[in-house]
Amino acid sequence: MEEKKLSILLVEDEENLQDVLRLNFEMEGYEVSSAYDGAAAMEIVQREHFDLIILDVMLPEIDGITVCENIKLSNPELPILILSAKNNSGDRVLGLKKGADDYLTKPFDLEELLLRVNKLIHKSKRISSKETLANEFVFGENRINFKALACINNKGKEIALTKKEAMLLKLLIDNKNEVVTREKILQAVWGYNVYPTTRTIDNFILNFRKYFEEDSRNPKYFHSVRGLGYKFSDTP
Amino acid sequence: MEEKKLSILLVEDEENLQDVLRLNFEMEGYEVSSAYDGAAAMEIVQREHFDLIILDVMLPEIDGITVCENIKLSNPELPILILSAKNNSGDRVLGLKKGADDYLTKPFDLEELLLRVNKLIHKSKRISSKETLANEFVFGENRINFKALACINNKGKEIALTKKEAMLLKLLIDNKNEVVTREKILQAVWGYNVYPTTRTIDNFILNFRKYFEEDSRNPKYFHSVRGLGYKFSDTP
DNA sequence: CCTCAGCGTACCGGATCGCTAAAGAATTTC
DNA sequence: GAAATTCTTTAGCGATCCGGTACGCTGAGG
Repeated sequence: MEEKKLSILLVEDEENLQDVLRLNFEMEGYEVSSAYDGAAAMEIVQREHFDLIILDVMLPEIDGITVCENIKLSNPELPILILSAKNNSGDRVLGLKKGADDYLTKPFDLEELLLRVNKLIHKSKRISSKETLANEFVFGENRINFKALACINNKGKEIALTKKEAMLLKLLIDNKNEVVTREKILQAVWGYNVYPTTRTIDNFILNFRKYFEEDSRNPKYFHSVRGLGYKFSDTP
Repeated sequence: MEEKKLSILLVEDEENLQDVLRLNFEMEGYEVSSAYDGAAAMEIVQREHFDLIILDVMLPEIDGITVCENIKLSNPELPILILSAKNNSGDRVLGLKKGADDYLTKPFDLEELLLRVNKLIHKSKRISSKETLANEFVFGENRINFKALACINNKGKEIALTKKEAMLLKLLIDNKNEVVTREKILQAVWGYNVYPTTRTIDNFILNFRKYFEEDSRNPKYFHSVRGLGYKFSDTP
């Protein structure tokens, strides 16, 4: 599987520092997006997925702490590292209280920043799948063999899965009984982290329902969750 | 929810600081064990389980960095926070490289230390299990599964939650027994610049009461707080 | 007694989804 | 390497279903 780059949002108004940091993170193999003020940061966070945010405290208009607080409200899992010029601990405490996951004061050692970023980003990236390792999965009258990319559906008919179909199916089954958002799907199967409106996913679901559901109008297994994504239910 | 105390190993040779820190961590509800040199630390770690280690760099015999490196070999998941008198960044970098999860230089602000400790300890705990992340929350006769956006209410009826409903519900439950202001709700659920008429929130609360309350006129769980917002009460 | 916050029903608009058809890529076959 | 086949994406449109708004009612607080 092709490696999916981890993405960082860099919120820093000083262009010089922006460039330096961007360069370094890109050399480390991260995908870097930039924002130059708080409002822009909060907006882009709503639209795109990031694995980490680096946030300067001193920003025009809205200060970094406020931005941090705001982002954490809607994305509590998203790690945030705050950069600050002030070296007073009261400020650091405030930052950490408002939800920051780490705090570094300028001037900082570049290597230290890289280390802390690596730590934060990989800590939250420890997710494993389980179920489909045994490359055969059965639900209802359907049997799916992920190794062979083949399955036998409820009518006893044999169906050959395509690569993408298999990936999506596996994703849904790995997260069975949980809603998988469209964003997650696009990230996992398509490798995007910008989300255009697209009907593509629907088409795949459509196929799954044709393959595996008795009544594709009233799905028992492949549920839509309006505004979010889809859910595979094992046990109706 | 009978929680077991989280345990900290405090490795520090200076008795004065030992006492101060021990006192503070115990007040925070942690179980504190002490070690006064590196060898003792490494030994006790083999025998007992800890949720976090606080490690002074300057130790008799074996220095803290080496101890850290050693412990991480056998317990890679165990979070370690290093304390150091030196404020040179090369030293910090070395510590982080050798596996430390955080690094603080003396003199440090006590509150900052407590905050960082809390963060570290709960970050690692959250992966295994946390209230609403462990995707099932129960109150009264109601069971809510946040990953599936589904719940079973007191009448045994199954209810599918919508996206917004789930977001608001999670917000309230995350802040259970605290008043959540309308402001906060709007920020968290509707985003920082999209404010609908405030009446909208009421409608959602209304639904929750229909779903989960026995008598929606006399709510046990979803309380209005006049002029402020709403409060979810776990224990009526 | 008046006001304002919250409750509850009803309704409407538009975002989102389902599904067909067809174009565009990718892969295989000859 | 062209043709054929299969796979994936895009386009489009009707149907659906939130969820936001309107409006009247109730009741607490002053």
